[in-house]
Amino acid sequence: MEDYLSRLNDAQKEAATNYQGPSLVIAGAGSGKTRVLTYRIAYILNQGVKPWNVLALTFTNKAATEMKERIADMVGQDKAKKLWMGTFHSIFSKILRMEHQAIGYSKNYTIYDGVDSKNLIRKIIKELSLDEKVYKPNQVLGRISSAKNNLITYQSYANNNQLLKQDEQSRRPRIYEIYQRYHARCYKADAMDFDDLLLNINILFRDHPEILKKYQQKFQYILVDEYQDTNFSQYLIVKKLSQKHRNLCVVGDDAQSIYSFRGAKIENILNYKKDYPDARVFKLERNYRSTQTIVDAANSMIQKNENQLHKQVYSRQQVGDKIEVMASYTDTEEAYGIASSIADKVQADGLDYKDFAILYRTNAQSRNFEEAFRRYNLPYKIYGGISFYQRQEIKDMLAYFRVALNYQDEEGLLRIINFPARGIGKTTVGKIQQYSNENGISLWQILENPNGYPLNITSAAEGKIKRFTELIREFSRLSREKDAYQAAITIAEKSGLINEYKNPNTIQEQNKFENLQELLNGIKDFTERYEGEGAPTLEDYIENVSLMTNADREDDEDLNKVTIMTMHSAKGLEFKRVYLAGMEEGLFPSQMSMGTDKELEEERRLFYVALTRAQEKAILSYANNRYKWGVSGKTQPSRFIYDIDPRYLIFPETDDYDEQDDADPTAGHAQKKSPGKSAQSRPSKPSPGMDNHRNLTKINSRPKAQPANDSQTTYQGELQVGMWVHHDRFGKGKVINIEANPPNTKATIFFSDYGQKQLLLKFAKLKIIS
DNA sequence: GCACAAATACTTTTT
DNA sequence: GTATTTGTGC
Repeated sequence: MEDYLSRLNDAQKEAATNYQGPSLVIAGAGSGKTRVLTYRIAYILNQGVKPWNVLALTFTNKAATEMKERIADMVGQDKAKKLWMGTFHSIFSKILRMEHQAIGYSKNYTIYDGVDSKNLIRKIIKELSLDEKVYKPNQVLGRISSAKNNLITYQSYANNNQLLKQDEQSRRPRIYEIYQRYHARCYKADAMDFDDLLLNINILFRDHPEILKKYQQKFQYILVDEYQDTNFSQYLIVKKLSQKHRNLCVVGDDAQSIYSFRGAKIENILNYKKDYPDARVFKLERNYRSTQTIVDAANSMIQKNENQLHKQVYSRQQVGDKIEVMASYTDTEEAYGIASSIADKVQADGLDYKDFAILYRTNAQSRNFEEAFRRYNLPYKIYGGISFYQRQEIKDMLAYFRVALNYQDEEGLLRIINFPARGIGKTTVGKIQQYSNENGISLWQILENPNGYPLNITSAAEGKIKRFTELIREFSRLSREKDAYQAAITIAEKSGLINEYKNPNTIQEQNKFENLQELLNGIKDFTERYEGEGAPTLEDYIENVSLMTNADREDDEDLNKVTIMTMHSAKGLEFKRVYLAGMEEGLFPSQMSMGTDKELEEERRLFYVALTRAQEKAILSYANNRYKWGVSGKTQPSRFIYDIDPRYLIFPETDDYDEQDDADPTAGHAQKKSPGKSAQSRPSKPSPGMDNHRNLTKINSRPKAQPANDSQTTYQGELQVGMWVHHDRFGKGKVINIEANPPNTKATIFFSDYGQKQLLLKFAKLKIIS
């Protein structure tokens, strides 16, 4: 039992075994943080502490699951299962369901995700007849979210002069009103958003000391992972809960705090000692992941940040290769260059595809890589983008489940009331909604008895509403009587949702059908996995899935694939070779973060996180030209490249660099790279800005296929009437039907993709727009 | 009420 | 360049 401790170094062992009282574990990148946490928990359990008296909070579900598995290996499945381990959101939503009566929600309250919240905000902005361009839903929501994360309720917002003044200055004085309405609507819908989960726990503990006391007594040992990413709301929950036993262990790395845009307060970790002057501090400074070069380079760069706790991370691994700087002429070439470089290295260095990762700042950059990897036929997996659970068809399906469990869930209800179409159109829904808002009666209440209210809707509509409510009530019955899978599959069929996509006309529809199948399979797995503990219901499934993200979805395919993802989602992962793409000013650091030093420091920490993902070798890549909003623009290499001590870097050969160039002294030689160099072993590509017309070939008939994707391209100039095939720079063909040829006009051409593997054929019509 | 066409907003990261 | 929302005609 004790022998696992021998697998820890001295610092790790100290941190794992000194389990009493407040502790702060500063864990540098790759220093075995997770290992310490799991061993510490195992150690606590081995002291005879009951697993249900231990609360361990993580940042992602994935981290929690992984840790649970590792602990199960050490102390056994039975004990591990009974630990209170999970994300803040999942643990506290569970507690809120148990204590629901104290805060006036039902046990089955709905959790609104970001999309639901945004839809509701947009609706409220419209109802108040405010300008959506001034009151941007995203920004308004961000404002409300950050208020909630700082425990400012809608009541206190209206009394907070500072906030009101800020809103006044940004000419959005009515945000407090939106907040107030948003809260009212959520409450009426028996729904909480992500931030509410934490806010309401704080309210619960504030207003019900006896409940707080219960949990204070229960959670004798509290551990928090990624403490640098906690917000004020989370900070306070943890502080209150740990007050009695004071066994609070927080683990984190201030240098890896990258979520302040979401309300994370790096101060929480920086100031931990102020709250607990007697806290023991453990520093894990030995990096087991990366070569000395990578660790030293990362240190040399992060030193430019002023705000940090002192620590010296070091590596005893090999010195390793220097970090390569790679320049490409365009963003497309960058993607092809990286793809072919990976293909080469797999051959030359005997590596697997899964040893490689490409990390970038924004999801929008993924497109180029997707194309390059598909073209070269290399295995890859792109993470992020639109979450599986946020896809329209999945949200629709989940909305049926949600409403079956909670009739008051307005966002869910509005999603499905007329989808699949059942003749309850906008006008009817509009009337009901208006009446509901004006009289404080819930949508469902009206739907149940439409002729009990002066709604002025047709009797045909009434009949359809009646059928709809009966359908939902049946689903509700199902959800109570059947297990999750049985209920789900019946709902999928009876709602008509599956049928909607059963005979797909387009690739999108087919994808939707497949996604729904995948969802149902997931529910099947879920149902079978927990069968032993009493058949899980739809309620259990929804609770589980509401807090899921893409990263938590397990993919069954064998994963020998190149990982392509944002730097944010790469946190906690490691790869032998890491390519950081788009190292350009304005992209990374992001344009929006270059305003203040504080923001810039966070970007630099993100760079630190990204760089320290590499075990053997890192490559920093930038392009001299990049498309942005459809136009190619000149770029400058990122300042972050020059934050690294140059002795750890190799710049590309500068065979064609112009000595007289003095445009940017900081840029050095790096940007004067010939375009061909990084592109050796791959098909040559035409230069950018190529004349589109040259790629056009006249044809005589339209191809026989059904359109799948639509896209747009803008052409300038004169084209002859008739049909043309446009070949893009990669040889893909698009068929264009030119119906008019006005001289010197700009025209938008709408393409329809014909989804075929190699040759994409597109059909298009020309529309004159000027 | 629906299908198609036109306009416009979007690109920071996400529990 | 694209996705999404809004507008229009049947």
